[in-house]
Amino acid sequence: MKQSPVQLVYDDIRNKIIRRQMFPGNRIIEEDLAQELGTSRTSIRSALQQLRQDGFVEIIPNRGSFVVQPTLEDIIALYDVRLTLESGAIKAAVENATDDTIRYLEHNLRQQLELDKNFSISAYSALNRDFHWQIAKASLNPYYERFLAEVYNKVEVYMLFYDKSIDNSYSYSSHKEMLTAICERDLNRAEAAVIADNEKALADIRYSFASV
Amino acid sequence: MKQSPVQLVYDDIRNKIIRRQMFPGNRIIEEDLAQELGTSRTSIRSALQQLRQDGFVEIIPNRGSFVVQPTLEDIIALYDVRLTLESGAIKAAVENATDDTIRYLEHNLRQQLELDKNFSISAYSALNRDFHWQIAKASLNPYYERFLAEVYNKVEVYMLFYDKSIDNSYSYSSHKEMLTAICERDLNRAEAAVIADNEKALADIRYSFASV
DNA sequence: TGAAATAGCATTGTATACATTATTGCATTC
DNA sequence: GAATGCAATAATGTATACAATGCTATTTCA
Repeated sequence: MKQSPVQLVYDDIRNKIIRRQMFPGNRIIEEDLAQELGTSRTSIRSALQQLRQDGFVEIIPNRGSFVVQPTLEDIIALYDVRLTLESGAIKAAVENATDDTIRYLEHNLRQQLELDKNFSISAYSALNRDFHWQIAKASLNPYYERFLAEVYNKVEVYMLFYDKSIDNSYSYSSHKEMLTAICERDLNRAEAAVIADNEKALADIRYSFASV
Repeated sequence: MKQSPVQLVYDDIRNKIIRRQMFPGNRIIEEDLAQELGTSRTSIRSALQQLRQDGFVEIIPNRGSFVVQPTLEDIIALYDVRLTLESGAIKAAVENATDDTIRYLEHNLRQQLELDKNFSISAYSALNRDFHWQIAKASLNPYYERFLAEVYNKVEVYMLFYDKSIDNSYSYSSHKEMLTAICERDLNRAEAAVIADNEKALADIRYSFASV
């Protein structure tokens, strides 16, 4: 099963951003990419629109497409929305989480502990992302999923840019607390854990930004 | 200043939906629309992508584009997210609202009262929408604006479909309460008003749905 | 008669060609 | 010498042409 050209372009750009082959602010020239990937500009443009929706690029009419370059202001705004959305999502997850979800989250947490032994930032980051993502899905509400996806993506690009391995600071305890709250169907405890997690993350970012 | 073809297409489809010339579930055939509007399919497809992002249409790959047709389940999920987002937005608004914003909201409320005399559903609906929209903007957080826009649009399409003039049931009192809370910079009071407003709206929808 | 295969058609996906817009650099003028 | 206007170029926006896909109706075989 071979993927469509636009999917190929989408993956290519996304990977380049995540692997730091493209940087925030970089302009994406349609014709060049089309040549490189052996597709037409039509597919490039279509992929760029999706990448915009998912928070990876910004398109300025008649000017061009650029890898998003969130400012500290943006990140603060994003974390505000992220806290809001995660609070809502975890409430829904507390009500709707199935045994499967819980097992999955437990598995994820065990892996996070394993990482203590031979630490890898990218591996930890993937687990962290996956944990949050799974909770969004457990809400059984597609809109939490979609909106949080955009928020996570934008934040991730910012992280890569500042490369301070922020957000990789241990959030194990707050994650564990979130899982416990879900298991015990405790709304308040779940929300408190989300708040703690977000406050820690944002504090780390502010600190990291101040030290640049 | 003449608008671009894709903007023309966007407006055309949006208007047709809102004026009930197109209905939820209706398929949109690119070639037909291109003929009708005297543009190319390229512009149609571009507009359709934006309409999807804004919550008006659904695109199924290789199958076609359709006017969104939210189910009751969707609406319940949407109102969950709406409550979450509006709570976050009004907290930010309480902190950031300027005198201009407050004056604008007061003006809007006065107009809502005026409407008592000669009532018009569409006029009231516009005011209602505008009030909520203004609060989203007052958050000074572009992500609240964007996400709420999609939620409002989808809900609006649903309303038009069921045509029960729901959500037009008086929300004046909760709106007034929201404004007061913003003026007094009272976070808890603001959030309570938002909760009341959403609960009333959702209750009306459930009632209306039951009576179909 | 019914179900599966197939051929034709309608529609979407992709590529190429043309039009418009923005930017850059140079020349001209004050 | 600096600023403004213009021309050339490079990139994006739009239209058209071609390819692939999915749907439907008809035919064929059990």
